[in-house]
Order: sequence, then structure tokens, then C-alpha cells
Amino acid sequence: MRTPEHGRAPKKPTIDDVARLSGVARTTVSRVLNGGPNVRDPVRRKVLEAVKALDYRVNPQARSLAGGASGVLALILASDLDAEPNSFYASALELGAIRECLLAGFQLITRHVPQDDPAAVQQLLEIATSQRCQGVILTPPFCDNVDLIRQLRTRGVHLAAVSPGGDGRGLIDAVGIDDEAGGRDIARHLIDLGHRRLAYLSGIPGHLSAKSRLDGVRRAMREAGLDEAALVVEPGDFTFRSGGLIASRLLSLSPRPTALICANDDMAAGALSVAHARGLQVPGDLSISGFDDTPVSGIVWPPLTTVHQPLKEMGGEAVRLLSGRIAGRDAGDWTFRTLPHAVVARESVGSWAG
Amino acid sequence: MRTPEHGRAPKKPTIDDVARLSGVARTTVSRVLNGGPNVRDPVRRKVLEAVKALDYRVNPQARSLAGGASGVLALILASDLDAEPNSFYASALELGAIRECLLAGFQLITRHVPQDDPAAVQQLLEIATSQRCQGVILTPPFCDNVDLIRQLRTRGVHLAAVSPGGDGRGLIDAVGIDDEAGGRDIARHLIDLGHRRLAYLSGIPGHLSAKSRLDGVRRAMREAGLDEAALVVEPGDFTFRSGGLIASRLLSLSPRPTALICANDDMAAGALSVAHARGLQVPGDLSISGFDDTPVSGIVWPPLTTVHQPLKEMGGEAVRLLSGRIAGRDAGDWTFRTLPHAVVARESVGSWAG
DNA sequence: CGTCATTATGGAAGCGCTTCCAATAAATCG
DNA sequence: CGATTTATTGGAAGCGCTTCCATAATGACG
Repeated sequence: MRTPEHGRAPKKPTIDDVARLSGVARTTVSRVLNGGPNVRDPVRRKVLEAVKALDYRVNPQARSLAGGASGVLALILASDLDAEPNSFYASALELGAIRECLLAGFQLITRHVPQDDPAAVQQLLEIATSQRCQGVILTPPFCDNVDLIRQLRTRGVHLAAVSPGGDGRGLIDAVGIDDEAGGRDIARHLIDLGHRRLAYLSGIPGHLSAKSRLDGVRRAMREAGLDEAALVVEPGDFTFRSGGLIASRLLSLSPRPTALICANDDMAAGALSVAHARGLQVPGDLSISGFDDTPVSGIVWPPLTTVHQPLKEMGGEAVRLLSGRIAGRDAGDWTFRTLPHAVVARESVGSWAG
Repeated sequence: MRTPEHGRAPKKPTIDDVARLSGVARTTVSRVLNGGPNVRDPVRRKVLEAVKALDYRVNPQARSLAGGASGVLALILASDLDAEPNSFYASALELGAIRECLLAGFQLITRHVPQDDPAAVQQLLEIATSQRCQGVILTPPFCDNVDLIRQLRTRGVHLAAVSPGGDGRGLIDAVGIDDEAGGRDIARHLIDLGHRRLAYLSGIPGHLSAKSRLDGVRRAMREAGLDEAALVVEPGDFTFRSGGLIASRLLSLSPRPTALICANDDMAAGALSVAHARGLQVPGDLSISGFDDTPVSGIVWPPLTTVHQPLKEMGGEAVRLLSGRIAGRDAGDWTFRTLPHAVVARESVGSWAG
């Protein structure tokens, strides 16, 4: 186990080697390495030279052990190991988080946890404790699980949420867009273009922020003087498949809706496929809008009109919130950081003269 | 840093607590925990009970430090932090690798490294050494970089490759499909359907396995008695964007190709968009095939005929190869494990009577 | 039963680092 | 310029675990 057959695993230099070479105590080297105060410039320089000469790197395992901080953050995503790989939504969040972790010196582990599994909470606690995570980033619907939040806190883990629903906001540091406004904006966009028969393809029930989007859609209808009871709402689960399934159902209605507002881009893509399969022109016969502005919206034809969410920034910001708490920089009330959203008009939505 | 304001970071039990409670020595507990030999059953049981009673988890940092093995593997993917998030290709590989890591008790870190950056090699070495990785999984085009392989080996890192090109196979444990056969199969599929004017949208130049696919396409043409010089080959970079760009160029040719063979699904999706934009019917006026069978192929319209690659299995197998070497189970010659591929016929390819 | 090979268990020394605390050098001040 | 502060440095004690080596218990055997 110690000696690979090929390439003789060269002995790595330790902090003591650096100390010896630069003629100072180990403590001083540690101070230099960690940007501690009270080190005179010539000493610092000497140490840094030795570090370079030896090509020394701190051993993160040793540092964690001694420092009592694992430096590990976890990003918890809802999904299933056996299901499709990362949706773009998850990837974007992860990318933003990783980048920030690199900067802040944290290590990020990403875990996909089945959302409807009753053992999910247990599994999550297991991840957090067995990896000795210092912080956990919760995404919907986990971030809306008050019990889970409490249990993680009890274990001394710091928490941040991405797009928590109404309740979560007072309980946890969080980042997100104004979902209600997002829903209103996209609906108003459609209404302004003349659409009157709208349908909403929603995500999973427990997803509160997606619920807010629906509230926003309803508000837009009220504001436009439309009967919000006329809005057809169909529950889905954010997948391409469910988007298609729901769309099939909706397109058999008569009169059929002229615009489908989807809770995310994947569902919109599914709806789009069904429209194509039925020979409907998009947007001529039917308009379809997505949500998130993931790359999916640019890949399908026609490209999706959607609501942009700055996912990478959201991932990064979540890490920043966490690192603030961990360092003890921030204290006191939970923060909710609202990031800007925007309707991105592409070709999947057109005007309706009906 | 030690005392979060909320939730008082309860002191976690250590191996000594377990030892004390079960009335044995720390060594014995360690033995039980690591499945060591020479522990009598009653003792083992006692220890396990104590573990459960205390809800004890080993501290991975301490274990690494003492054991001299970080337990960290790295998956290196070519891309750019600022570019689009993980393509599905990368995600699938990652997913497979993570799953296997969970089983084998390793921790996986995924890093996206810019492929054309001259500093990429340096960056890679930095990742491997600073994280003290025990093993690194290289994907194209990194797995074809002989110099990189050598340098990592010198540092005592174990290596495995996904889809290395011809050269890489003798240098490193690897997993992949028979790319040449994949290329031949998809080309033959097209040829059998009557297509004669074929074009190939290739990936980046250094990507040897994609090169093999092209060789396969050529072979299929030869075998069908076609002039392989008639194959138009256009260099791309595996992105949606480049697929579109190249397709625009190709579709202005006259006579224009009747089928576009793309080096991956993303490029095929890009080509598909351009075809739509030009009002071409797919597959009526033009057939388009992808490669990889990522979810993209199901999302676009019409769904892509493509070559399935078992990406998740490949990611998992790479980890297995690595873990075999690390444990010293395997020794001797490098393994190349060939996994099955398959042409998946969907709607983006049709017959050509021309 | 004594003897020797086995099998189980425990003691103790680190792994490489941070950090508390004491010690020393430099700076400040009346 | 001696007495205090204050800025720098070093010593030493662990962090929680694995592992080498010694010791004790058990089993095999004639």
C-alpha cells in the first residue's frame, strides 16, 4: 500500500523540513503559511524561499486534524443516483460553488439525494456527520425542511440555502431570486403578447419557491384583469418526461391553452417535443416558456423564452454565506440575498391574436 | 472559529471513547473498524455495540493522516470554469465514478481544466499534489498526453484513463468503447439507409478516440465501396456552438451532404438547430447523427440517432481500476477494458433515396 | 501436562499540522 | 536609560487515528 510498483511515491517534504531549511521554528512556518501576524519580513521571505525550494505543500489532512476544522462543505442536490445525470441546474449551482470554494480554501462535496425517500433526512445527516462537514448547502426541497435544518444545526453544522420557500427565509442564510416576481414577469410577458388561455406546468409539490412562481403567475393574471381560476395547473416533477406527459394532456383539452408556462427548462423541452410530435408550430400554434435559462433553453428548437436565474452566482453566494458564518465574521440574523432575474425572450413564445 | 453561535458543535466521540466503553484497547477497536483479522466474535460484538451506542464515526482526516493514504481520487475533465456548466458527458462520468467511490470508500474530487491552456499540465499536477490524490482519472484529451502521465507517475499518483487514443492504451489502465467500431457502425447505418454524401463534424484535434471514430467512418465507406476522399471533414470542438457553425458552412455546399455525422451529441444538437433555422426537414432533407447518447439526444427534436456509450459504467470502471492498483491487488500490465457501444436509432436519421 | 506454534490483544510511537503559552527581542516612554 | 509594553519567535502538547512490536491467551500435539 505504501509502494506502488511504478513511480516510487517520493517522500513529501513536511513543515519541519521547511523549518529546518529556513532555520526557524515550526511554529513560525505555520504562521507564515497561514498569514498570521507578527512575522518580520526577512523571516517571512526566508520561509517562503524554503517552501519554494522544497516544493512544499501543506498536508490538508494534517491541517484539518490539528486545526479541528475539516474544511469540507457539502452541496445537497435533490435527485437520484440512478436517474439521469446532473441536470444543468445542478451543474451550474455546483460550478459556482466550486469556484468559490477554491477561493475560500474549502473543499466541496456534492451529493445527490433522492427527494421523496423517507430516509433522505437520515442519509443527509449521515453525509454531514461522516464527512465532518463544516457547512451544508441545501437546495429545494430540502431547504424547506424545517426538521432537517434543526437536526443539522444540532450537529453543529453551518447551513445555507438556495431558493428556500417563504418559511425557510427566516430560518437560514439563503440566496435566491424573487420567484414570485419571476413568475409574474413571465406571465405578464405572455399576457402582453395576447395570450389568455394559460396553463402552468408545475414542479414537485414540496418545492416552495416554484410555488411562489405560480403565485406570481396568478398575480399577473389578476393584475391584467383575467380570471385566475381559468389558469390550468398541472403538477409535474421538473423532468423532461413529466413535461411531455403533462403537455400531452393539456393539448388534448379544448379549447386548448395557447401558452404553457413551465416550472423549469427541462419540462419546457418535454412539452416542446410533444408539440413537435403533434405537428404544432411553436410559437405559431402554441407558446412555451421555461424557467432557469439553463443551456437546455438554447439547445432545443425553437430556443426557449425563459426566466434567467443566475445559478452560478447563487452557488457561489451560498458558499460565501457559509464561509462567513464559519469564520464567525457574520453573526446575528439570517441573511437572504436576492439576486436579479430576467425574462429572456427567445423564439418559443410568440404573440397570440386569437 | 471553534464555537458557532448556533448549535454548540457537540464534541464528537473518538475511537478512545469507543475503546473505553467497550473495555478493549484502541488498537482492537481500530481492527474491528477496519475489518482486520484476529478479533474474536464476542469482542467484535462488544465494540460494535459501543460504536452504535456512541453513534461513533471515524474521523476521515485522522485516518488519512495516520494511515498515510488520503483516500482522495480526482476526476479530471477538460473544459473551462467560465464556459457552460458540465456537459452531460462529464456529468455521467462523474456520477458513475462517485457511485463507485462511495462503495470503495474513496472520496472523489472533480476538476475542470481548460484543455488548450499551456498551463493545464501544471494545474493538473498542482491539483494532484496539493490534494494529495492517490489516484487520478484522466479523460480526453489529457489521457493522451504522455508527458502528463509520466509526470503524475513520478509524483507517485496512480492513474486511469477514460477513452484514451491508440497510444495511451499501452501506458495506462483504461476503459472505453471501441471507438473505431462505433464510427464504423454509425456510418454503415447511414450508408445502409442510402446516404452517399456524408460529412463528419469532428471534435478537437488532440482527441484521439474521436479520431478513431473518424477512422471508423472512413473504413465503413471503403467497405461500402465508396470513395472515402468524398467525406467532408470539418474540425470543431465538441460544443453546441461549433456544431452550428460547421453545419452552416456544410449546408451551403453544393451539392450539400445528405447526412452529418457528429463527434458528439452537443454538436449534433447545434447542427440540428441550424437545420431548423434554414427550414430543412430532419430527417427528410438532412440526416444528423450524434455520439454518446447523452440526455441531449432525447431532448432535441427530432430525437437524435446516436451511438450509445455506457458513460456511467465507464466512470465506475475507472475508479475500480484505480482502486485495484492502489490496493496493490492488480499488478503488472496495464488493462484496457472495452465496454459495449450501440447505435441507437431515433428520428434524426432517415433513409435517402436521392 | 509441558512445549511450541498460533491467534488475540494491548502499549506506544508517530502521521504533519495548529495553537497555547512561555521566552525573548524590539520598541516605547516617563 | 531602566521599566514597561508590545511585537516576534520557539517549545511542547495534542488532534484522532493506524501500525509496529511486544505480550498474553489459546490451541495443537506427543
